[in-house]
Amino acid sequence: MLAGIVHFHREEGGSTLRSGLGSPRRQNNELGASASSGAAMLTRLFSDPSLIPEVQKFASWAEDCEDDDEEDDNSDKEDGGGSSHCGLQDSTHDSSSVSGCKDDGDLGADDDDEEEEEEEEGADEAQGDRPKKRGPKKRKMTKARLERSKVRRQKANARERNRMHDLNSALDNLRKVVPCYSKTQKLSKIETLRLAKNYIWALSEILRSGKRPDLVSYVQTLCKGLSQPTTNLVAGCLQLNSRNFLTEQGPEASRYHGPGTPFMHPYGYQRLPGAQCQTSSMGGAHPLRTHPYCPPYDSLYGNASPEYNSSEYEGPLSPPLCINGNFSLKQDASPDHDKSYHYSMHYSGLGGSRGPGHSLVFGGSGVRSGVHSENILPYDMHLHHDRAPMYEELNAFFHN
DNA sequence: TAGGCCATCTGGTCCT
DNA sequence: AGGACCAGATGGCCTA
Repeated sequence: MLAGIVHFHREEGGSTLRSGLGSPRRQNNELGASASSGAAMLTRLFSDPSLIPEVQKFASWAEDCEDDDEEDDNSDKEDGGGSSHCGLQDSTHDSSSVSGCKDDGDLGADDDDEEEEEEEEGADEAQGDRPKKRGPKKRKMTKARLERSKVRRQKANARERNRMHDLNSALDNLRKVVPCYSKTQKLSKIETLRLAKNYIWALSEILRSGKRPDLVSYVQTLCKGLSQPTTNLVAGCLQLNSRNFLTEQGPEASRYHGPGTPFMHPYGYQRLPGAQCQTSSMGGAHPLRTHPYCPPYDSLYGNASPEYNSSEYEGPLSPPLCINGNFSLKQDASPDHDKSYHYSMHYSGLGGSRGPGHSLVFGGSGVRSGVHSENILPYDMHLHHDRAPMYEELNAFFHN
């Protein structure tokens, strides 16, 4: 019951109160004015005869929200119910709005102490028949308490803002590591999450099966559940191109990746306006050179070492695959290489070489990636293991 | 202009 | 009491 009333209050009076704030970006010092408009709305609300029953219920608890300027023996009253809301209500409603919470419907009255006192008494009488509520007696809402409550609310707002900013920062980082990233065409939050989920799933499938993904199914997996615009964007990023697909099966692949190279990613990427991590596109740029939008390893990790240290892996993520990034799954000469796979994921970008790039290592010691071809296709994978037979099989698979 | 997306405020709930 | 988290509500901005 009370919840319904409160909900009603929030939808009507409460929302209007917030609308009084205008843009949420306005400063909190407009709270006073907004509270006044909230009071006006409450006045209108409570004057509506059809709402009187609800208003009366509402007033039964709202009366505890009274400011304690008056010398009334308000402190002796028992809570009429639902008083738990009053403290917070008071934090946003000024005393005038609260004074409107009367069961006589005269809600447009000024915040007159005498009038309030009179109405308080009336409310007290109305409560006379009710059983006294148990529990701790509600404290008086003194001005000091009101002030503290307002300050608390403002601090909570600031924390909430910071929290959302952190969340958005995390989302931005996530945007950078999903296959399609454009500064000018940012994925929405929900699309970012969906694409990230699909991407993880796709990579998991690659790891699980150890096979090169089917081109179409790979794209379908990435775009599963995405909106049409996002699907178009991802498709554009991936630039499904059968020519690249076939070309990379050719001798260049082995030339660039050596005998240990299992296969290269078949999907090229098309440059988008403002897109990050543009492909070097055979331009002679080092594949690990990052695009201006793609911070190099150094800047990403604040460390010149390209080694990936899981214990230090807290900084901004580098995309294992961005719009034209590389996904390297490379063979490694490390003594540990037979224990685990080593997946190195690199950017490729415009411009010259800028260091070794970074790598992500799964399950093994971080081993520096070998030199990648400047002519590398944007999405290559190197297996840590000696899996040449499998790669041949995979290559054959893609020729099917 | 409608709809999508976003930032912000707000109150409720849970936990410390 | 206060912080974290959440969901609802709202208004602004942008785009088709």
